[in-house]
Amino acid sequence: MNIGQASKTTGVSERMIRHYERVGLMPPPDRRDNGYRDYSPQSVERLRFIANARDLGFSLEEIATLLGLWDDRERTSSEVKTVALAHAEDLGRKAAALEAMRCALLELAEGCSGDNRPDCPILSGLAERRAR
Amino acid sequence: MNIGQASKTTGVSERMIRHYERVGLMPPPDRRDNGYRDYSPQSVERLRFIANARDLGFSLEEIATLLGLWDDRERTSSEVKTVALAHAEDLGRKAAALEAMRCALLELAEGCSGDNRPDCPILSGLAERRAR
DNA sequence: CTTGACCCTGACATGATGTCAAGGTTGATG
DNA sequence: CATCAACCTTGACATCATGTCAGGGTCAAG
Repeated sequence: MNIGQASKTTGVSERMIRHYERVGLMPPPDRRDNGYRDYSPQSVERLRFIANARDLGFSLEEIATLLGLWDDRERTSSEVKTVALAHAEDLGRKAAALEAMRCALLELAEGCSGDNRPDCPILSGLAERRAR
Repeated sequence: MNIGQASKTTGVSERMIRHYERVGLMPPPDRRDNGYRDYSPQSVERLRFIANARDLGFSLEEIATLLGLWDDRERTSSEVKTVALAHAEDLGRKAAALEAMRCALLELAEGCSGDNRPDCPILSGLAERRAR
């Protein structure tokens, strides 16, 4: 299967397929006589694995770890679960941080009349010294 | 005030102070005879404005808009509020996306025994084709 | 043989930030 | 005065995941 087809069936751009190969997430595929990459069904499955993990917000580095565990028949499920739960916590922390920003911003905006006058507590709030 | 002092009092790294100058968020400061940057209290206030806006997750581009409104005595508070609320919505969308990832991941992890055996629904789940 | 749809590599860009290198300045101490 | 530490300067490279473009090769259908 050519790279274009692999891209279509996995939803991973050709650019990123080549990138995953360069950084070692994907093994170098077979090449046809003309130099074109030729992907096996196993490679396509691996691409799908990567795509799914990306959709769950794993970094390429974390995905490398997951792929290592996937390839390792001696792995224990607890190793995998540890990685997954650590990432879930990370996601939770990040979501909470965004939510906190949103609340702080809405609080600032609450006092703003939003009319034609120039007075604006949002701007003056931003200009104030604030505890970091 | 030298850049080091400005950095300490605002919490903005020297690197970023220079960067904000380069991209036009900060006006070029006065220079002493030796070439050192010399910051006025107004400049320091502007730096603090930027720092606070960054803490609320505004991009430098959005901050440029906010600074433009800050500088403009003819602005209406509704212009400011529009920018702020749009950003708040953006924050909400991003937080929700992270939260959705977290839930999906926890759902996957739920079926994982987390013991010494190699069977792991997390890995097999990641390998499956999934609706994008 | 031409055209369009593929494929190849390599390079540059994004955004916000860190870090390092190589050098000038200043103030204090020996 | 020499030196040393603590400043300051600019410029360049690195990060992370991804897009895009340039310049070229390949292939199949008309």
